[in-house]
Amino acid sequence: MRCWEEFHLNGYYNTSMQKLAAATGLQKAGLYHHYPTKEDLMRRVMEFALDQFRSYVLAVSTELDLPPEQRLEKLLRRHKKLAILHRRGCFFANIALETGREGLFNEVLKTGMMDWADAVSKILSEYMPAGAAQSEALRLIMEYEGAVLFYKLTAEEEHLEAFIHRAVTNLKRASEHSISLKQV
Amino acid sequence: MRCWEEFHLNGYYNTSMQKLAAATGLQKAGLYHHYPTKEDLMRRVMEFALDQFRSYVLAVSTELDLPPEQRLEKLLRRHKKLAILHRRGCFFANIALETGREGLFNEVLKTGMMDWADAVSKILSEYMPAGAAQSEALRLIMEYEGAVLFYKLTAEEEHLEAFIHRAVTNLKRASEHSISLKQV
DNA sequence: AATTTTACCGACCGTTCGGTAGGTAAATAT
DNA sequence: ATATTTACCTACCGAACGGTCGGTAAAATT
Repeated sequence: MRCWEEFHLNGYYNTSMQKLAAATGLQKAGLYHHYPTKEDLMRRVMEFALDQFRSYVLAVSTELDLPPEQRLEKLLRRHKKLAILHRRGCFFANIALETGREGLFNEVLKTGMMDWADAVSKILSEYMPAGAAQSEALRLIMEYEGAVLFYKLTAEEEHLEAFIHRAVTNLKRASEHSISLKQV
Repeated sequence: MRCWEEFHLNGYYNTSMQKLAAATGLQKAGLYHHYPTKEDLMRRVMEFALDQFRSYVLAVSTELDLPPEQRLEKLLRRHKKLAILHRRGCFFANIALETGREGLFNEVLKTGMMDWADAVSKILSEYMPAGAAQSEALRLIMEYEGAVLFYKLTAEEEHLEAFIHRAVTNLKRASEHSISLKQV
């Protein structure tokens, strides 16, 4: 959906229905034929974004033919590709911080974040207990979101690249540790 | 400044000059007497916020009577206090993600973030080499900003509290490691 | 073939936006 | 005591906002 790109580029409040209409090739009234309000349209856009996110990024976590380290790296790298596209960062984080206090879209946003955490946790859990994998996944996502923030501020991809490297290295260390445990 | 609170609560685009005027007890034209444009006013507000941030949060890093672990914890806890006030999160991160692409205020925001990293780095450097301290400080801030994002989404302070615990624990571990090195 | 529904348009609604013009009363400078 | 500046007001501007209206042409239903 073209509306997604528009919201992603300019945020919720700084995107008018006129802009959205122009982006879709419709007139404003045409847009209102499909969606009753701007808020409602945004909700649909977010569900669309969530679907895209699931099928393009999170789906990597179930590619069981790859070893966990490579799966994690592939997943993160896909997310990075989205983030550096037009230097937009993470759609969910952007909207979350912009509309965070009123919590207009918090439910969908929470779902997206938790799905993300689950996907990463699934990968990690091959090398560590479920509980540890879950909290480590959450921690990784936090660190990643911070890295995206720095990337948006400085335009240096290095922040993202360094994060991916840290994450994968950590997982490799955990892998060695889990193997050595099994050998005992 | 009351304008700060208003921008912090509602973001840049969702805060009108009318709201700002009402918040300060002035009329809109009265505001325009002091600041030529909304963007200019925001810039002043951000400098004010930066000053506050430096003197209330970052200043903790120079309280040399406290051991590094306690200094770090005190600094982070002060930041947390700001974040949970009205559940607003981190002012700089909010504005950065909202206005990130145009980069309207990126210079000030970058300054704030880098000052922050320097303050944390200063604390860490007592237990590790300068280079390591710097990158670990950056990493900590990234993780913290992500924790704030989750806090804003879920309203669970636990995300922030867990982060502080992780950070302080890590530092203690680094401290023991540095002591054991000195003993060799 | 007649009817209904769908998708869309141009024009317009009241409101709010960022910003300005002109005036006034108090403080300050001379 | 007079002149000037400062701080602030009411009233207003054109543009843009989110959203609605009546209408139309094509598609789908009957």
